[in-house]
Formats: sequence, C-alpha cells, structure tokens
Amino acid sequence: MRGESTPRESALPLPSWEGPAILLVDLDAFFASVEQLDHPAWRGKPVIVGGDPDKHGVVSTASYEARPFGVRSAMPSSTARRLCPHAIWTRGRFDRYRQMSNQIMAILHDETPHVQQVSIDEAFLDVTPTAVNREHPAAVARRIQRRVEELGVTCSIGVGTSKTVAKIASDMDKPRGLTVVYPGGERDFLAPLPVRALSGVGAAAEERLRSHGIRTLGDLADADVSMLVRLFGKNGLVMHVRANGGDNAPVEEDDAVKSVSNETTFARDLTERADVEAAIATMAAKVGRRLRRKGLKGRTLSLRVKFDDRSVRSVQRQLPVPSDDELAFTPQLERMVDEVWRPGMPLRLIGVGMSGFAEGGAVQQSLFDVSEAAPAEGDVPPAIKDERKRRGLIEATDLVRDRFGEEAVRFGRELRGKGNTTGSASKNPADYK
DNA sequence: TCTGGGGTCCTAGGACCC
DNA sequence: TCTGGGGTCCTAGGACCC
Repeated sequence: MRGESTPRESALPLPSWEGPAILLVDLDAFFASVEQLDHPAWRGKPVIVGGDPDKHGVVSTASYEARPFGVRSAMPSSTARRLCPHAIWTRGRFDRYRQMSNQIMAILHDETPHVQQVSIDEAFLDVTPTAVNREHPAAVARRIQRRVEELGVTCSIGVGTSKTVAKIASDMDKPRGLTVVYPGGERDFLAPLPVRALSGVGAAAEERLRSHGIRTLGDLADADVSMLVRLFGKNGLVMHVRANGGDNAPVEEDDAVKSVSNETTFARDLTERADVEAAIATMAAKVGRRLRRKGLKGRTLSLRVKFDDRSVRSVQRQLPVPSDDELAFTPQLERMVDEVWRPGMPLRLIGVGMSGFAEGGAVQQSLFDVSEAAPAEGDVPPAIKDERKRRGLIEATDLVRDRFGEEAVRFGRELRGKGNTTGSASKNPADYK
C-alpha cells in the first residue's frame, strides 16, 4: 500500500475527490491463481503456467510462490525450469480462465457501465462521482476487491484521475493492493518512476530516452517537447502529456476486433515444402474457423514467417472478395510463402492472419451465400455449385468440431507436423469473448 | 537448450487519382 | 510542356501490450 492515502481501514474519513476517477483492476497472477483455486493441493506452492521448456516455450504466469526464485512472465520456460525445478508446471486451461474472467467482468459491469476490458485479466473503469452517485472511488475499489475475492481469486487496483496514473498505481502494490493517487498528486507520484513504467515505453524507447539523459518520468515531464516529437513522432507528445499527469483519454467500451490470426513456433525448424504446406493448411483452418465463429469476413490476408536466426518476413495481399473460408484462401497463402521462403531455409514459425473486415463489424455476405434463396438446381451455374459444395463441407466440419473438439476433423494435408508445436496463452480480450 | 501467441498502432514509401 | 500538391490505398516492417 502506498500513494497519497491508505484507505485499507473501513473507519475512514476519505479525503474528498474532485474531478475524473479512473480505476485499473488487475487480477493477481491470474492463470496461476485459477489453477490453485481448482487444485487445492497446489495452493501455497510455486505454480507455473507456460509452454514446454523443450519446445521454445515461455512462461505465461508464475504464482507468487514461484516469483522469489526469479521466475517471471515471458521468460523462456527453460530458464524458469532451471530457476525453480520443483515448480508445478501446467500448460493452462484457457476456456476455464475465460469463464472466470467473464464472471469477474460481470461484477465490474455491475458496478458501472463504463468498463474497458484491456485483456483477460485487466480492465479500466470510470467511476467519476456524479450528482446521482457520489460514492468515493476508493470505496468502489474496496467493494470490487471484496466481490472478486468471493470468487476465489484476488485483484490489485489503482485509482487516479487518468488511465495512465491508475495503471501505474495498480502496479505499485501487489497482490491485493489498493493504491490511490489523489487529484493534484499526479506529478509527484510519477516523477521518481523509471520511464519504462509508462505504458507505450518499451525497450527501444527506453534506450533512446536514456541516450538523451531521460531516465525517470520526472525527466520526461521536463523534457523539450519538440525534441520528443523529433525522436518519437506523435507518440513523443503523448509520452510528454502522460508523464505530466495530463492524460485525459476516456475509458472506452471495447470496440470491434480488427484482425484474427494464428501462429505456431515449431519444436524443430521446418525445411520441406510438404511440411510448410501442411502447417499453413492447419493454421488457415484455425483462422477460418475463428472467423466463422465470430461472423467475420476479411479482405486482407497475411503470412508471417520467422527463421532460425529469429529474423522475420511478412507478406500481405488483398483478396478479391472478403472471405472466412480457408479452402478459398489457402492457395493464395501458398503463393505468398514462395515470396519469402525456399525449401531448405529453416522456418521456426509460421503465422496466418486475416484483417480488413467490413466497416462497423457488419458481416459481408459471400457472393454465393448458401443461405440466400436458392434457385432450382438446374439453373445454378457451375461456379455457384462449387461454392455451395464448399460451404456445405465447411459447415459440416465446423459442426463436428463443435461437438468433438478441434482435433476431430483434419484434412489430409493438415496431418503432417502434428505434435510438433509449442503452446502458450494469449491474454488478448478478443480471444476470450 | 534465449526468448510464445494474440493482438493494436504507427511509419514510410510507392501507386494512383484529382 | 512542365510542374505542384493532397488524399487514399496498399505493403512491409517494427514497437509495444498482456
């Protein structure tokens, strides 16, 4: 607990709050906490949710018992295993995390309609006091913490006048922390912190700032704006405003998904065309299925490859017609891979993505959608017949997969390369809705 | 055993149009 | 004949987030 005040006791006269109030609710070691909730024998022990150490896997979440050993998110699993060899290891059960997350998000939406879900385990809330609801933001935060704990996991909350301050405050005291930065205290709160604390400042920006003698948010707040704009473009201005506590970005309801992708890192690099084509077919099928599940058709098809030296190439093409059908767009992917790869070049990763969805999330119908009123069989041109057959096959496949799981149906060319992939967890909200 | 997977946003250059 | 801008779309690459 730290910040301007420590309202952990309930007998509080809380200092009054003037102006906007933003909460950032962050679930503590979320995936690992759910595992400990569901496996009582794992409670109090180091638990690591992550990919296979022998297959380029990384740590997704480490329980608080594993952290004293130095285990951190995004660390290679092989390193984590060395640091904490006795940890309980699990690949994760993402449907379960999504279900738990949905229950928690329902609590947040019950507290206020102004919720912006950032990921499976994070959300901003606007709880600015109004004439109708004058409740103090810190009191709202306390109640949220109690309600979340009733579900068996915990959260840390930051309270401030902006998203920037709320987010950074939530990180100051974990787990189960509540950090409140009162209006007017923003600059003093931010000034001593390293620039890296700011969302949007990563390794590259940190290094460039350091070369200009800027190490703390106080340095950044006092830096020359035109210099920052020269270095970082429009983001330089944003960084300066945020470091001064002047960020007024609103809490926005979650908007439509903009892309859907699937990528896989292989345990052993691929060098043969048959393996590469099989991998592309498998990933295209996953992307197609997720597109259909979400009711999206995309026009921009992307392919990404990573080589054994970790260098990355990407290719992107516009489709003549928006598609959610991998049987239609896979041939295009196979032409695209030829632009960046030759047999013999060791491929560590392949990714397939679709974007360019119709405006406003409206689903564009296929030119020959089977749901359209069907003309008599004899009147149907061959192209439409083919399209109908294809849709029928796709729909039948999806049905089987719904009932028996993703692995139940595989097309011939998807078969090779199976059992060769590394696994991990996404925290992107689009995957958990 | 050195670094996953799913996303978002920005930049810069070229093509093309008016 | 020679010349300018601006706008939009597309592509490749990269930084960043959880």
